[in-house]
Amino acid sequence: MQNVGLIDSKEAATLLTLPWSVIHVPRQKDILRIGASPEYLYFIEDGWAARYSIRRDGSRRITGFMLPGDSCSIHAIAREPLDHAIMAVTDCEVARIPVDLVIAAAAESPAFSVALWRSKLIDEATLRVWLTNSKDALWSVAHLICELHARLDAIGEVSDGAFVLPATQEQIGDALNLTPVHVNRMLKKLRSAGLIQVRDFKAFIPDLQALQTACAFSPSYLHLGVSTPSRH
Amino acid sequence: MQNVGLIDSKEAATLLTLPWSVIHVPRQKDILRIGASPEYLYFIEDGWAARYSIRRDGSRRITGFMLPGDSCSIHAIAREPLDHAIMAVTDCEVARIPVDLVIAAAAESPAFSVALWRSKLIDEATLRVWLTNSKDALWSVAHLICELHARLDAIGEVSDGAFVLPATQEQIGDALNLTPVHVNRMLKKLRSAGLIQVRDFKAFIPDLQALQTACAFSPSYLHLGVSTPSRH
DNA sequence: CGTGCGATTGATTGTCTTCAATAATGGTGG
DNA sequence: CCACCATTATTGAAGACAATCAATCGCACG
Repeated sequence: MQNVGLIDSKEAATLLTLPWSVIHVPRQKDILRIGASPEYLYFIEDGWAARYSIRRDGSRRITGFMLPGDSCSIHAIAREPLDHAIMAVTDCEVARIPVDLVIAAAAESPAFSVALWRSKLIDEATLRVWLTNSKDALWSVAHLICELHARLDAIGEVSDGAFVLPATQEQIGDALNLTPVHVNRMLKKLRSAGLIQVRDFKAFIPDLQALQTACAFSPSYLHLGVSTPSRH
Repeated sequence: MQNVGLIDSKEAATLLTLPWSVIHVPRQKDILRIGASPEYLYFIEDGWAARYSIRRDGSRRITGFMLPGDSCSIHAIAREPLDHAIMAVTDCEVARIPVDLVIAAAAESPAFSVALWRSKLIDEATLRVWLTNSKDALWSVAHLICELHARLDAIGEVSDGAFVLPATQEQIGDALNLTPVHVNRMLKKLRSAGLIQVRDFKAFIPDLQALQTACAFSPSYLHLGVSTPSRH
């Protein structure tokens, strides 16, 4: 397990001492179904995943993306069935740790317990930001790209402002409550403005500062800590 | 402290053994400001409060309502500064418990710790439902009324389908990302449809089943457990 | 008795959706 | 190897929904 998404590496080390196994989930398949009561804590090792709910009319709302190092099912600690599903956006390698062991580790180490809390608070803060941002289509697209850029940068997957963006425009729309048609137009507009170039599932941000200013993005809610510099 | 919003009364009892004090916050004033690092866990004793963020353009987004028994600042357990503010929708009585004592109680009692987790998961599930519901103005207004009804019913504040709804139409709009004008029109429409009557800060639902079906409301995400029957 | 807040209604504008058609791409089976 | 198909992206035209602008009303309060 390379990356555990917990800020303090000391707490991450606790996780690494627990036994884990890896499963493979193909693109578009569910990692966890709604209503599941997972016995494991899941971590995305490689690939992208997304939380989503299905509306009565059949449409889908993505409520969060999960990138390598993110955990899916911390809620399992409370032993509640999942109220939403989690799908693989790309082919995924998913590590899993028996939840009992995580609970035991949390009981033993207050610092580890706080790290789990902090992880949940980041999820929650992100949901609030998504709610707050859902006003203007153009800038919410830009803001999402900024968020993904910041998170990918923190795990070293950004190179000179460029990164792989495996989500389809339809999935971006599902995340932002926009039609794929409108996402396409907004991306076109952002490209014309020289802020973001997206093509063939690759994104490039020529001027990060300009983009972040334009869409009022501030990465503080992600609590990424000191990230590895993006250039490599 | 009458009501602590934790499902299992045994865990609630743990809280009740901790020393607490009560502060008064007048309507429209902040209970907690953005960036605050509260030393206390706050509980709404009486009144309504709301979490909110301010956008760059000055507009406000309400990301959740807090009713009597709800806790404001569980996140304080992770000792992170608040990323959003909390305001009093009505005059509020707010109880507070030193956060150190809560942390100590959680360390001692795994069941209490799980109860805190569950509380956070409900907040998170609610945020996801708000995101998912933000598609159709009419039904999102109806859904919000249903949510508030269900939560108020669980604390015995609903009588024969009627309850006090102290939020202004502007605040409802801020919660749903709608203008107050449009909220007004949607409420008018719901009234015409015989689903909800709102007037003078009082709401009445003539046929709960019909309303819940119409807006696809299912209270499960609130984890209210066995509620007190509404008739009294 | 004015003042301010909240609710209500009308008219107009604009954003986003819907419907539709085409193009580009990659994978599959014959 | 290539024809076929599914998926994704792209663009145009029309329509729907919600925002904006603006005015009035009712009411509580000083």
